[in-house]
Amino acid sequence: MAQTQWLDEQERRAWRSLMSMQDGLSEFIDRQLRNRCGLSNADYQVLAHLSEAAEGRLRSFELGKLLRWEKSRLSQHLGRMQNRGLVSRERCLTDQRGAVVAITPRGSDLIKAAAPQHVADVRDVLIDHLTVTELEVLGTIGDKVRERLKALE
Amino acid sequence: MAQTQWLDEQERRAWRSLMSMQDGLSEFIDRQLRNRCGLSNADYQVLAHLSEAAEGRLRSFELGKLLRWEKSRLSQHLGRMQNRGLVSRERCLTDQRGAVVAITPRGSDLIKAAAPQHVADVRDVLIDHLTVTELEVLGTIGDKVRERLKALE
DNA sequence: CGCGATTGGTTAACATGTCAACTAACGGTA
DNA sequence: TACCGTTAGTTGACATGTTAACCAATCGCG
Repeated sequence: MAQTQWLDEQERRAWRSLMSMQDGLSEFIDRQLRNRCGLSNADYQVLAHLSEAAEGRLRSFELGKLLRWEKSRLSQHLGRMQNRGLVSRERCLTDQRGAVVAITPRGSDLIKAAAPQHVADVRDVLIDHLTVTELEVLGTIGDKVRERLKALE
Repeated sequence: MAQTQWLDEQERRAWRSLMSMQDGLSEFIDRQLRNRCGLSNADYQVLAHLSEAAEGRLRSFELGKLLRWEKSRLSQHLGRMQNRGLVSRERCLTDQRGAVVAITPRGSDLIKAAAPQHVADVRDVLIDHLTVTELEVLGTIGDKVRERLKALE
């Protein structure tokens, strides 16, 4: 068995940078959304996908694929969002197992109010500080990682 | 009030890339650690910091600062790790409020076994696919974000 | 058709994270 | 020294995420 190939200084810096950026960014984004709009980042993602879908409705499992969430997580989260009046659920007409999730007017209002703030935060904490090259590299790195993870599934 | 400055195509791609990379990487790393070593990523971070500290021991609040964890999260997590025999806690001699956390032999063995695997995973899913330029850019971006977040605190 | 495997979704039990309230000890200052 | 604000750490109540088991409907195929 080969000896461990430890990370050199630059590699360690890149990895640590990514990890701490991850923590910091998600914490910041989530907090801003919560404080200003009463939405968690998870809520926001759900509403964002729904509001982009035709007629603001999606089959549960479609939504799950878009979010890459476990089905039980989705089910529980939608239950809570339904209780808060952000989404509604109906039985699917063409597949008796299925559910259709729809964004409510209240959910729609909320995300319309939240979106501009959210984008401003994303700019403020990341996008506006990066050069065009850095944006490009970030996109490339993401593609590579996604590809690799897909291959490992 | 200025109109919302929405993200252009490249900006959106960078942001989405980062977010999905974030999800995918943490999920992957956490799962590998759990399956192969019985450690969560959180456990790993705690043990890593402890094993790098002098004599494998740290004041609780020092550890908390290194991890950037809420104090209650740290307290609860250390309680669980102590129950599993990975760390031990003693009262601090010089400050009667304080606790000193120490890594146990069992914890030490575990992280020594986990580390090479962990590094191999980090290489496999990220580092080994990046060019030197990309590594460098990742480090730079992390620095910028950390700096910005610090300013916002 | 009929039956086993797959799929969509819910639920219960548990692991983990957050917030707020609390205890206890430290430290500066009148 | 006596007091008050700060700091270290724990706890309880609650929000969220994971796993495994489950039900019911659909699909694939002999």
